[in-house]
Amino acid sequence: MDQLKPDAPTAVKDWLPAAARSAATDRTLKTGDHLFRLGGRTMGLCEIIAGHVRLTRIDRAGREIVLHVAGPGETLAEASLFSPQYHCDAIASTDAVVRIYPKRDVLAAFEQNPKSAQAFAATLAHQVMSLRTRIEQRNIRSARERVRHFLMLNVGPDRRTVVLRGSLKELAAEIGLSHEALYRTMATLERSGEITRTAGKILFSKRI
Amino acid sequence: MDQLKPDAPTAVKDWLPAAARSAATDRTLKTGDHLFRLGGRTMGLCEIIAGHVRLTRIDRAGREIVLHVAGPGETLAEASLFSPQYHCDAIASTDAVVRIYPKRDVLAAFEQNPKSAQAFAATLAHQVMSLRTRIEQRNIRSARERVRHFLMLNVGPDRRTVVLRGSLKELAAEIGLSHEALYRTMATLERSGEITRTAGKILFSKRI
DNA sequence: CGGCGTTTTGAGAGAGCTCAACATCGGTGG
DNA sequence: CCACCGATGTTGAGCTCTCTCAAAACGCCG
Repeated sequence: MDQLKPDAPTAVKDWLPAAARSAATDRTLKTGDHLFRLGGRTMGLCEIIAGHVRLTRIDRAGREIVLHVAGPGETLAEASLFSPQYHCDAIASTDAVVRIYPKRDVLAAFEQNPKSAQAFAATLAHQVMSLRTRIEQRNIRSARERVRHFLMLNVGPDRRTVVLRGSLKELAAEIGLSHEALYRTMATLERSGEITRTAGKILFSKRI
Repeated sequence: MDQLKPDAPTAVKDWLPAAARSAATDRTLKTGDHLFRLGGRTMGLCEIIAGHVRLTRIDRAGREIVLHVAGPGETLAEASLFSPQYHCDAIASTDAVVRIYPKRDVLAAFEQNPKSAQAFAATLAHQVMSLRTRIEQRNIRSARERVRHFLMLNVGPDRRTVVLRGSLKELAAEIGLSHEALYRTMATLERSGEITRTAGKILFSKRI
């Protein structure tokens, strides 16, 4: 999902001491299963290993409000580490595997190893930066400008190449466009000579 | 700005030990002044005391991309605590006063006091949650549904009342609508009997 | 009273969404 | 080997919705 900050240290193994990592347990979910429920006792830090899990709340009318959809590599409900109860539901949107690092062990790691607490904070700070970037991206109405904005934020060190992860359809969802609009915009940019497309990559005609 | 998690412990004084707080210095900015620049050496944690400061990047075409606008009580560029250089520009959008807690003192507080590091992480975790919620909100195209989504996420404990901070115009910017569209949508919701409006408050006709 | 910003309402146009049809590609099974 | 199927990719056409520009009512403060 998060393609905006490839340099951000978001992987759990990058900051959580081995002692806490070894205490983790994996849990397998089928589509529609609850990982946890509103009001339930918080378990710890959840890392998605496979599949997708959504965070939701249910209003009185019975409608589901989606707060977030997390995919592989992402952590879920980081704030629950500091709260005794969950503030929303977590439901598997697909079959999924989730790794749970018990709260006790994670917090103990923070106590004993200030560096790990700092690393966790640094990870979150990067996430905040990345999320803000994405919110601003959504303020751009024009599909062309939004795609340009995305591409420019994701060029590689050569300042010309953007490596795409996953399908264009997934990218469309990530940047908040219908897939048709994205296809059309890509085609327009290519026709105008601004970019060229090869399998899984996009190349700017000029360095940006 | 951030109205989604009113219960979040965001105030600096709530988590930063007095020792680090006493090391702070205030800085006064006039509209258009730079608080810091891309590539500049990071100073520390910035808290907005008054006015507004925006974080921006400049693309190769010379256009300014706004990442975030921070107002009184908010902190700025938290990630810069863990980086030697700034990754964007900070410019005063209005006359402003900013309190700067030197990086050295803040990090020392984290080392000596694991609780404060945890509290900082908790603050950031809340921000992450709040920002993700806002991103999901932006996925809703319909103005009516987007406003409903916002209102339902912000009802008070009585499940009926939403207390507004600031003007409707500011709210429009926060949820990504033109102010005209927001006014119209509010008027429609009120005419349909779904809500009633009083000064600074919105009341749902039924509990949600 | 005279600005200034917010709140409202109106009208028009543009842009993306939706529905729809079709192409393409990889995998599956007869 | 080929027919079939599902998912991704692509293009077309119409329509709805919000944005934008405009203008006016309202409230606040010097």
